[in-house]
Amino acid sequence: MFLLLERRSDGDVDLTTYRRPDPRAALTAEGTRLVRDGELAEVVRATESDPAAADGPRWVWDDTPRWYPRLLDAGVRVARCVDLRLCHAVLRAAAATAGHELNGAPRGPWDVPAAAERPSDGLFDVPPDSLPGPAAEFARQRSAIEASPGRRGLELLTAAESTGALVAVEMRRRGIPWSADVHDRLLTRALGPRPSPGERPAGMRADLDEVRAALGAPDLNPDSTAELLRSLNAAGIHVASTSKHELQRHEHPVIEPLLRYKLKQRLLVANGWTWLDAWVHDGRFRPDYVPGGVVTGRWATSGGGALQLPRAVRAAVVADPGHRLVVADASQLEPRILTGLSGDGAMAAAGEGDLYEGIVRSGAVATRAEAKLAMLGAMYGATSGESGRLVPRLARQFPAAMALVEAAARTGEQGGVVSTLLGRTSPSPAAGADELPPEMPRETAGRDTRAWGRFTRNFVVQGTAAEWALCWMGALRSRLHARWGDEGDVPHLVFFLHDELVLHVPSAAADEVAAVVVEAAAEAGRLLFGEAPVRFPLTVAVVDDYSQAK
DNA sequence: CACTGATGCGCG
DNA sequence: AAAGCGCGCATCAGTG
Repeated sequence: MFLLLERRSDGDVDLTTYRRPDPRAALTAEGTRLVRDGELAEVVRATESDPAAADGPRWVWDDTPRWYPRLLDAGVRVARCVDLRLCHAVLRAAAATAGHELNGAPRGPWDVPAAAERPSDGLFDVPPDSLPGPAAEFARQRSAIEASPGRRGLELLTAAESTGALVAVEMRRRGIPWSADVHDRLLTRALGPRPSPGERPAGMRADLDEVRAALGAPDLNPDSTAELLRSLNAAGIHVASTSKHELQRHEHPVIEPLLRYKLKQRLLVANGWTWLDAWVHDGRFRPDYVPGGVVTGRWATSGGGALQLPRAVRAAVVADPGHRLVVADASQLEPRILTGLSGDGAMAAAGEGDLYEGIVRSGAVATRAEAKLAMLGAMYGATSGESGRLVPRLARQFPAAMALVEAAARTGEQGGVVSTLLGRTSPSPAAGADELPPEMPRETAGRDTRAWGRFTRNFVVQGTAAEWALCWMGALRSRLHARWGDEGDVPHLVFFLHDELVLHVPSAAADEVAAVVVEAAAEAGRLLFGEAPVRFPLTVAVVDDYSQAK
């Protein structure tokens, strides 16, 4: 059963019910009823808990952040939804919808970013307007999916993507438990006490003085790359850039204090007191998650840099008293995804335990470090250096896996598109600039075909890994709900980082939660690869703070 | 003064 | 010191 919500201009809501009269029949709209805005949450709650609705309702709406926060405010959790905006993006680009009107449709009102929360008033307030014609859009999407030869994948992908949208809203509302005290102590230990505005922290001044003295440049501002580069070269240190790697190659009294300074400056600027003031309130860090924000299907975040939390500050992620963090990380996810995609039996065998050790045992390379480097090189398209040198050795031992990424690369080089297991399709290099990820070389269609080949090569693996992660998270979410419900102090997700999940749980439940997380990973593997011989082991840690994991 | 691109570095 | 993918953010420098 699908229940479509459409906001009317008077602020109330039209609720349309869709069912299949019998399992083989087309989905049909059974009728629309008016729900007063003030009664919506109660209607949703009643429907969600109606035992007669055996299959469980799937709420269809234009854009999850426009609906779900207010439902949660009213204490109403939703099990499943269809986020039409996210699904539109997937289906419009999918190769498997070729021939359907949605496929490659001109950009329109559905090709927009998710509604942004307005920071000023309520934390979760969003604009009341809605995207135009959700019922017609829903009909288009259903017909695109049901007519597709890739139907099973697209059904799963759109469901997983939509569940991700629910999780993103739920995680933001829960927030990551964050101890401002621990963070402040950590900054103070590294940089000295918090300075007054406009001042450099005391713990950076000695480094700065040393740098200036060693370069004979008493007024140098090392934060200016141009200025620093001039000073370094004037001091006889011939570098083309001021990056850490290039600096490390030189012997000079300035190098050590300069690297120290840069490290501290980075911490100060990216995750210092200003960040703390801006992003941590009432003991929680609430990043803006952007599901589907990356072309490959990975999530992005906007503001707060949540996906780049440096290890140096993770000790500030502290469980509340009486609680633990369950931190789970999918080990060697992308190579395992490649194993499943390619059906490479030798690689599956190598992945029975630690995959990189298994590659060493296969005889392809001598050390675990080499195995990792070779694997990354294969998935990213390395052609030179240590990594590029090792790739051919991998190819001899794992020909099927290598053939898959090579084929993806060649397709890209020739201007074609590639798709993930479930059907997310790469942008066409011939597409207009507004279709491409911002960092992609614009002139790719004509010139840098090798770079585009590396992109499509990686797209297949990274994108399918993102699908696995969404399925993992979705499976975990429903298992958590089935076991603990959503009332009161129950285990819940607080952070998602591509192949890693963090949950905040009552201490007594921690071990059981850890087991459920593992079951969910196995379920994700089955959803994507059936009974194919590929494993998705996790590293799970039950800890008091995030820095204790791994 | 506002914007844009380049740089460097954090994460997977 | 970039080779080899995907991001976000702060800062600086140059432009309009």
